[in-house]
This record gives sequence, C-alpha cells and structure tokens, in this order.
Amino acid sequence: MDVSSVLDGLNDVQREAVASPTGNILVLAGAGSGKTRVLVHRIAWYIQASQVSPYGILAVTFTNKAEAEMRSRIEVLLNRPAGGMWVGTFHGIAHRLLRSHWQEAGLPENFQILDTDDQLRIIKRVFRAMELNEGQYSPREIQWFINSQKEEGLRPQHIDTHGDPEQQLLVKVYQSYQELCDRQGLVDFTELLLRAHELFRDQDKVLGIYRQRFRHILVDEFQDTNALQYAWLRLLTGDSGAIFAVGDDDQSIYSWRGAQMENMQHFQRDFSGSSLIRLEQNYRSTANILNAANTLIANNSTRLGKELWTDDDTGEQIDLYAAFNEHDEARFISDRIATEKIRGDNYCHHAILYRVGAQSRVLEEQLMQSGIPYRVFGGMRFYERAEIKDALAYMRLAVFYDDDASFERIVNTPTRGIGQRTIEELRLRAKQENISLWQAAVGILNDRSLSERALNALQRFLELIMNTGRDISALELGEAMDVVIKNSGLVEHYRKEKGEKGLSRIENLEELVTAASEFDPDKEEYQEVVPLAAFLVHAALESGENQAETFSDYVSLMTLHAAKGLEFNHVYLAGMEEGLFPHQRSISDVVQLEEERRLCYVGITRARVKLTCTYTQHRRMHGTEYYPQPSRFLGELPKEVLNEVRLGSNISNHSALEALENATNNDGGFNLGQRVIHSKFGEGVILNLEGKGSNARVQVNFEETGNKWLVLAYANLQIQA
DNA sequence: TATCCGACCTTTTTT
DNA sequence: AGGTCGGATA
Repeated sequence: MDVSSVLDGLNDVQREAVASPTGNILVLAGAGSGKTRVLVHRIAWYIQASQVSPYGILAVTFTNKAEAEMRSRIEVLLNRPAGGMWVGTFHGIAHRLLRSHWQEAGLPENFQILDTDDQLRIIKRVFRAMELNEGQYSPREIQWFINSQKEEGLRPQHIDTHGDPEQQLLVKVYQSYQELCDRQGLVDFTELLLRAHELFRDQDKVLGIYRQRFRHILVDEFQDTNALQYAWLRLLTGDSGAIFAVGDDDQSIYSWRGAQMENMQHFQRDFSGSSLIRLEQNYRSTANILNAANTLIANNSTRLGKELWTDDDTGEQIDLYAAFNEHDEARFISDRIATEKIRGDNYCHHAILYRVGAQSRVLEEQLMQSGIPYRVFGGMRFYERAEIKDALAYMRLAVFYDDDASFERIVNTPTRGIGQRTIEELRLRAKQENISLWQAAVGILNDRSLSERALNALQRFLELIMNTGRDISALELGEAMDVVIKNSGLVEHYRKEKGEKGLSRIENLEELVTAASEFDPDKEEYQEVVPLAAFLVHAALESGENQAETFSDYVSLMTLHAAKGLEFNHVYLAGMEEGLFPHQRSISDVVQLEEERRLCYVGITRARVKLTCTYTQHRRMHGTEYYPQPSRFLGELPKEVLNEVRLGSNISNHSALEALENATNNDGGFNLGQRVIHSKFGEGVILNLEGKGSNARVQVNFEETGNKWLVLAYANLQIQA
C-alpha cells in the first residue's frame, strides 16, 4: 500500500510522531503546531502503513466538536468512513460502555443521564429533605464537592473526614444523593466516568475484551484529563496497548474543573517505554506574536518546556491601548475593526477575547451602535435552556410516567394550581410507599386525601400527560415532539413572558421540533431500541452548540477559555487589568496565577497577524468603581514588540508604557490580594494599587464596610500575617 | 397558591 | 448592574 501520502505535507517532527513505531508516545504540541493533523495522520498511518484494523483503534476527545472534527478529517484522509473505529468524547465512550455492560456496571438497563442542572435540583431536594439547617454550604458547593470526590474516584465510604463535622455533613449529602440516583437509575456526568472506571477496574472480563480490542488508543488535549480519565486510560492501555497522547501543558486552563496537567509528567512514568516528541514549529502566528507568547510563558515554573518558532515574518508589533474607561475601550476596538473592514479584512477575521463573560455587554452595545455584526459565543446552550428541558420533560413523562425528575420539573409549569403543599404531599407519599411521584398522585386521587381544588388540578395534569402519551404513541419523533409541545401549553405560557425573551423561547421550541425530526437514531453509538431514548441521550450528551451555523460575516466575542483551539487574523485582548486578568480570585495563589498566565498565552497564540491589547484606567463593575493597574502580563511582554497607541481624542495623558513601569515597582510592600488590617475599618483585602510614593493609594475591600480607597501615607495599614 | 420585593453574589465550562 | 433565590404578602 502507498503510505507516502500519509506523510505528505508534514514537517520532520510531525513525520517522526506520525510514523513512530507503535508504543506509548506523548506529543507535546504547541499552539498552532498541527496537533490535530498529527493525530489524524497517525490514525491513517496505523491503518494504511501498519495494517491495523480500524476496529482496534480508539480515539478520545473532550468535546463533541473535537470529536466531529477528528472524525471528518479522518474520513477525508482515508477517503472512506472510519468504520469500526471508536471516536468519541470521554463521556460518550463511557456512556457507550455502560449501555453495553449495564449489568456488570450495576446499573438498570434504562439508566438516564443527568446534566449539571438536573444534578443540582436533586442535590437541593436531598439537602432539604435531610433538614440539615446548620450546614453553611450552598447546594452549589455541595455539587462541587460531590463532583470533585467522584473525579478522584472516591465513593462516600472512601472519604476520610478526619472527624470534621463539616466534611461529615458533605459526605452524608453525597451519600443520600447517590442513593437516590441509584434507586432511580440516574447517572450524572462524572458518574459516567466513575462507573466506566469501576467497570474496568472490577470486571476483568470486560476489561479483557477492550484491552484485546483497542491496541491503539489516541487522546487529544491530554493536559485536560482528570484523575479518573487518566486512571481509566491507564487501565485500558495496560501492558498490551499503546497510547498516543497529544497535549500542551502550557495550554492547561481547566484545573478548576479537575484537569491535572501533571498527567503530562506522569505519562512518562506510568506508561512504559514512552517517548516524548515536541512539536514547536508554529504555522499560525507572526514571529512577534510568538516572541510575546514565549516570553510570557517563560515566567511559569511548572512546564515541560517548549519554545515556539516560525518561518513566518516578524510581523507587526503588538498594539497596546490604555483606554479611559470600558466604553472608550469598546469604542477603540470597534473603530479598529471598522477600519480593517474598509481595508478589506472581513469581520469574521476579528475576535474580541475577554476574561469574564460580563465584559461582553459594553462591547456588544458599542458594536451594535457602530453597526458591526457580531456573535457572542458561550453562554446558555440549546439543550440547557429551560424551555427545551421543560418540553423534553413532558415528552419523557408522557412515555415514562415514573420519571420523578421530569414530574417535578413540569408538574406546575405552566402554573396549574399545583403548589408546594400538594407537591410536598406527593413526595411524602412516594417516600413512604417507595413509589414514584406519579403513582403517589394516582394514590392520592383515589383516596381523595387533599383539598378538592388540589385534587382537580392534579387530576387534570395526569390526564394531560396520559392523553399526550396516547396521542404520540404512533408518531415519528418530530411529530411527537410537536404534539407534546402543543399539549403542554408551554407556548402560551412563554407568550405571556414579556419582551424578547418569551419570543425566543417559542422559537427555540420550534427549533426543538426541527431537531427531533432531523435526528438520526441509527448512528451506531446509539444502541437504544427506541428512537426517543436515543434522542434523549443526544440531548443530554450534546449541548447543541453546533446548531444554526449562519454563513454571515460577523465579529466573534468570547471568553479566553472559549477561544482555545481557535484562530483569527486579528485578536483583541480586552480588559488586560490586574484584578480582572489575572482575576482577583487567582491573584494571591502562585498555582492559580500560573494558570491565568497560561490563559493569557492561549489568548496571544490565537492571533495570526495582529494582536491588540487594551486595558482601562477606570472600570465600572458590579456597581462599583475600579481604578485598575495594567495587567502584570503586559509587563511581562518584551518591550520591543509593544507599540503604544495614543489617540488625539483621548484627553488623558496617561501613558500605558509608563504605567507598566510604575506597576512593576510598587513600593510600600503592599500587593494585590494581600490581607490588611485598618484600625477603624477592620480586616480587608487589597483590590487595587495606584500611584507611587506619597500619592500611592490602595483600594481595600473591608469585610465590614466594603470597598474603600485609602491614601497609603495616612491609612496606616497593617499587613495581616 | 402566586407574585412581588429585597437580599445576596458575582471566573473560567464541557459533558 | 443584573440575575437568582427565598421569604413575605395579596
């Protein structure tokens, strides 16, 4: 077979990675170095040069988007569908395993997937039912606790509370939550991974099957793996398999959700005979941009080490603009985009990136005013929207009366006179008799054990659901969805909602009907018998990001996190300010600060030809005034690549470059994030530093009295130990 | 039972 | 500033 085409167009290092003998290989792939390319070519190499059957290949990604891209690129390269090969997200593959081996995994055959929102609802319910009022944890914190324990592979009985009552409380809620999920066959996202891991760990036979089958495992974005995913891969690979992992420790920005970039280091220790290959040639950015990125990231201490280089030109300098305030910042960026558009560079080549979602509003307002089309990425996803979840809950309940989660969700949406009292009654009865809420409702209707009014309302609800179930029993998915929505009364309900919001909800419901009719349940990863069940899994596992791809020309707005993996000719990094980026909450911790720096590295390396950084001298946020210092990350960029832009219209004589100088030599021994004590205001945290010498001022967030600006020379602040 | 008002909080996001 | 949540009120 002709294998040369698989290696065509690759550079030497890429070729080395693609054509390495089968074994454990870690590819340290810098931004824009062709990582997906290498991954895809490696698969083609296996199949075409090494005669590996696609059946023996497993390729794992994190997102549905990455999965789709990998699959389509493989098909283009091989010029045929990748039949028999498994390509999927960690969660998708875990789900597939659990569907096949539900018995060995200790699950009911028809287990349901809980999304984050469903999970939180259940935790709230469990938490309240336990009547543990003393706890100072919010349901959200408990959710976080449960998920992080699961990510560490820990069940309630494994957790050592050290006798700490707070910990014991958390473990107790975890336990009750898990018992409820087990009873009702509910599996949250992390549980998918945990069960899949336990399946491999405890069921030798099952593990044997997959070890035998998947001798060639490929993993994308390896730096984002958490402990569970790593352990699962380790089990699957064993000594017989070979793993080809691609990642970039410098782009690890998800530690806060369990990702462990140390897994990159552990790889070399845990996977025998592993080799490390560095992809450092960048095909995306100008030398100036790479220079900036390299210099910045060199400030981090925990790195495997890597330096990007390019054959490309030096390119333009990096522009730096010190805006007067956030409106000025938005105006500056939007003017720049308008100018570039006139020069012929379309809107779609521009992206405005920011640290927090709240920054988008001002930018949007300005773009709108300037008549520049834009699209904000991120935020609420299609299948996460309340109206969509409501409609799906109607659908689910109409088919599975005993689905308590759906029952609770829609029993009084739209409001139909079934209030807290009645629902409490149902829960009580369901619990006492160990039956579903639906059955409890039937029981109560028989006993007439509630007010006539409540009974009537309940009766009508049950009839509504039963009628809907009957109406749709013979229909196709799309038609069924349509009928469900019509019967539910959701459209009228949302029509009443004032303004734009209700309207878009109704549009979304229409879109859901379309999605249902276009849904193809025959894709091989859906092994369900019923198309409806397959559709519900689809709704739970795929957030629905890739719907409605418009082909118009627009500017992209998104957070730095959301920008990972993308590239644009022009990138604007807005809000390069201490306290915002690096974020306040990361400023006092070296480890977190290094992650912020990696985030900045990600941002810089998104730019192909031009990078523009902006910050403001004055920003209104959360209803308070801030006078931030320019981000330390700006100060870490090489001076020779920076070009300060000063506009005539900007009355202030503030110089960004001078401000950077000043920011780096803050005297007085005070730092951002430091805890201080004031004789009158008490304890607080430093939010902002400004000025030098006798003019030096600090903004302190006092626990008692809130934010205050103080002149250092008079404040007599003590640094708290 | 439904609705309204005020207290509270506020990073990043995928599955 | 803007959204969410829970308690008080109609």
